[in-house]
Amino acid sequence: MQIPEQLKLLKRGTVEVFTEAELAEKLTNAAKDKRQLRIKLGLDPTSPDIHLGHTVVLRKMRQFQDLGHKAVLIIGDYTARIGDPTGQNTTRPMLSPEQIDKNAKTYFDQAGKILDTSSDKLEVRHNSEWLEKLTLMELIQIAAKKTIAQMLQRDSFKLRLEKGIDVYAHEFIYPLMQGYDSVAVKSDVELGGTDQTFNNLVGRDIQKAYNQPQQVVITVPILVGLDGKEKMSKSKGNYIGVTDEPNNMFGKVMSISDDMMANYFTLLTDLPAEKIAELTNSQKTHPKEAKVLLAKTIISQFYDSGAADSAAEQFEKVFAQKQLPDEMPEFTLSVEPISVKQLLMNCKLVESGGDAKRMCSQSAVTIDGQKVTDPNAQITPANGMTIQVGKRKFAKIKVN
RNA sequence: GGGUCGGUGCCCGAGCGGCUAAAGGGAGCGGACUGUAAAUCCGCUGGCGAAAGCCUACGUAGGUUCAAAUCCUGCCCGGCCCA
Repeated sequence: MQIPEQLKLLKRGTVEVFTEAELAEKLTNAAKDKRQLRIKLGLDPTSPDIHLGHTVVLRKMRQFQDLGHKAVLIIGDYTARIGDPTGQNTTRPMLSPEQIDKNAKTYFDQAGKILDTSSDKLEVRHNSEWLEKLTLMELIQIAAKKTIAQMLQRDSFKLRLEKGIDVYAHEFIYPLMQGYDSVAVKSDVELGGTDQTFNNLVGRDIQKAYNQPQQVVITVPILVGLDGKEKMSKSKGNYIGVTDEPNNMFGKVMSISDDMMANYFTLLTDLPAEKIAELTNSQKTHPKEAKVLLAKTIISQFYDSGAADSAAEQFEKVFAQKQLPDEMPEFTLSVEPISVKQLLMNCKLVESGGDAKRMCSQSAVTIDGQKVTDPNAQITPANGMTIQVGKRKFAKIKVN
């Protein structure tokens, strides 16, 4: 692929490239010298699971790999002990090294669904490797490269300061360490979400201070979560995990609002821009149809097209035709008569007795096709009895 | 270090001795309408209990009172101002 084409591909779906000219130069020189560029991506191992939000940047990384370059993933095992100030929750629990290792492992298993994991394309490093060895004097020297005024340019600091939310002194060290990571792995390009722009640019400054060529910084958008408002994140519960079941994934995608589709298509699929424009024009494509395609495309990336198709079928069956799904969680009970409330609790369809009462009173409970409104009514469990609570909670009974 | 203001349910936020499981909003859940979209409307949103009722909850530990989220004291945490 020619350099201009490569540039076009790499720019797709990004927010900014600092700078494009430098990227072009690096790509050109790498091709000339038959050298791989080292593409850095720092990952925070505080949570073991990755979701679609993480995949945006991972997909960008994959593009670089496909062009022959090397992905350098840095497990922020050392920085994880500090806590990234990006999050609204400033205090993250400090994890034990064992926990971090464990998280890192599942994390990479999952990232492997997107990345090329062959050894000439992927290098995995822990930043404790070099950060642990830093002396206080070295840290002071690194810190001397930035002024407080420069630090305060960072939105996250500025905003919190204005709102009177805590900014801890140690948080200033985070960007410095992350910047030093770039020096340690000699990165040519660093990828990250827009929330990492500041940190990644600091990497350029630190590299310069160490007389290293400066990395190109490429930022990609933060994926909006299912609520359409906030950043996709596990703690906010507005996420689609890469290990989510196909049926579940399908339902979650279908629940996003229409105006989010273009965004998801661009960031989570490889469809060309013209095609996306057509799909998201409701004059040309019915939004539901487009969304079904979106869901199938996403699921195919993590499973296969067969799984995607059957998820679509299940969805039609259960939600459009309001039939029962093929498979539902099965619970084994004895034939003793019990109250509806107890039945719902035994099948984990409600959180508490109060919840059961609420569901009944709001006519959300259906047993064998019959609406049930009295939580105290006695029911005798029978083989094959089906229970539905709300639109999406199902259970099937088995008796012993 | 001193002064001052404050810490309420998932979040924001009212309450400032009994009528307070605690206004209001957001979020969430259920229902109607639909395309599990948006918008809208209605209802619900601590636990146990068939119910009466009981228990837990307003930073934390005590105290005053028939009665405290509300008053007093110690402690912890934070904002702002002064040094």
